[in-house]
Amino acid sequence: MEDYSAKPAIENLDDPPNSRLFVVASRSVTEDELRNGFCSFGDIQGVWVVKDKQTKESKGICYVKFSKSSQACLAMEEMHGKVLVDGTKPIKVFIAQSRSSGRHRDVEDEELTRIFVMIPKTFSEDDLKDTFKEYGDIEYCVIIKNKSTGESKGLGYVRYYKPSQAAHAIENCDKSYRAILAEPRTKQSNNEEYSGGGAPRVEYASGVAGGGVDSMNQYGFQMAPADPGNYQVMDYRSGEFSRCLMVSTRAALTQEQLFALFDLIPGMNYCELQRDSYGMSKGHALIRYNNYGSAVYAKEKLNGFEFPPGNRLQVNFVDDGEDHSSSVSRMASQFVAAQMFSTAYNGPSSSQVMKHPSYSSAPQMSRIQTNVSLPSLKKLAPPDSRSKERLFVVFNPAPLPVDILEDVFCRFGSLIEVHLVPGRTVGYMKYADKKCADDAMAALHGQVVNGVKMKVMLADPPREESHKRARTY
DNA sequence: CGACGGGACGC
DNA sequence: CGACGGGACGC
Repeated sequence: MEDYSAKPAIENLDDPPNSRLFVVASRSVTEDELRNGFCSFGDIQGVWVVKDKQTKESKGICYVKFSKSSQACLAMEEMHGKVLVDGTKPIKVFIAQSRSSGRHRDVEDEELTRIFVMIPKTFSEDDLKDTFKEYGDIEYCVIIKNKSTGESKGLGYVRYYKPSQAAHAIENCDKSYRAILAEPRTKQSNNEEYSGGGAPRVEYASGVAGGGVDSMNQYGFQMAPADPGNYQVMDYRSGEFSRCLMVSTRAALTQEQLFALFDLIPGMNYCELQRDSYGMSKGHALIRYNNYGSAVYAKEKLNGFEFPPGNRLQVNFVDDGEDHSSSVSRMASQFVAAQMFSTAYNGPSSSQVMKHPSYSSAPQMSRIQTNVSLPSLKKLAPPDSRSKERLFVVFNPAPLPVDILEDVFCRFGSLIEVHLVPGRTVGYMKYADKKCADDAMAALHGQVVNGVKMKVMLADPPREESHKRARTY
């Protein structure tokens, strides 16, 4: 572009792919005006107005290069049809064709809104949607299945409404999904499946990112982001609360797992899995706290919580045979709930202990529950550090959330990143320093954290990068 | 005792 | 309709 000092090779003009805009504007529009009009959408790497070789007059076509495809797409979505300079014609904005592809058709939204991903075979289309909705409004999700058996092939398509959303997903989703733009279907089929096929997409959906607000939508005990409104919604005057909770679970959970989970809230003094006469779990457990606020809070946080992932716990109050409608107990429960909530809400995002300075009778609540004596928190090594050692970790029964794992595994120093294998119960811990990895392994192998047992081993070296297809986004 | 990769839609 | 310039690091 116009920055000669960093002149990109021709083949880099579209690196990353779809990060360059083709703009049709009035011949009077200057590069500065373009830069001004587009700079709010991202990092502009270059602006170029194409001019006639001889006369040096603008031909009314321009290129704007962004550093990311999502920025270019957003700029396109927002600026197409806008008047850039008063009194000039509205501009047209498209993703530029890559310079090597000798095409002469506009790049259509159809080609920019559907991504192709690799997913665990256990994923349902709803799982797929849940995973990718954080990047934008999804029109539909499809999983490729064996036509006779109906079993998933571990591949899926996600159609977004906007190119910027698909780009956002490709840029930000976990690398293991290997998200790329889907090649358009070979023929334009005439059927009306998904209502996307034939008709050109004219207008984008109006809503902002699909606001499915499940505060518990990913497994992991998410303390921080809970919606403050939840607390006002709770009706403390109804008398519909107590210190006792009944947990119902369809999946077989051990008493230890339930204990670890509900003991995250301070004040638990009883946890018993109900068994039948053969000692088999009946799928119910009784929990009791020593105060109303903890029980209220536990129900609020853990009802609907998925543990293990895919198994929603149901948590309800059960009668503890006490009169808790008095103003004293009401105030007490409100007080504790508010205390705990504000601590959780304002508290350190990845720290080990939550202190309750003005409520001394509450034990300290840790989001990490383990017998291991953990060193203090350490900083993560920069993401671009060279990995010197990788640990392979097997979780039982289910993987711990990434933020918890970071919290635990960082404490031995030089942790670069935590990587969970989607759909499996295993993960990798990348360390920049071999000794740190060895220390972590020695301290954590065979240990239990938040009710999850871990095997911590040295990872086999990754298989050599073979003939990998270039990503086409 | 678990493992990273890989890849395409009934025309 | 509306598709691809100008000019040089440092061996």
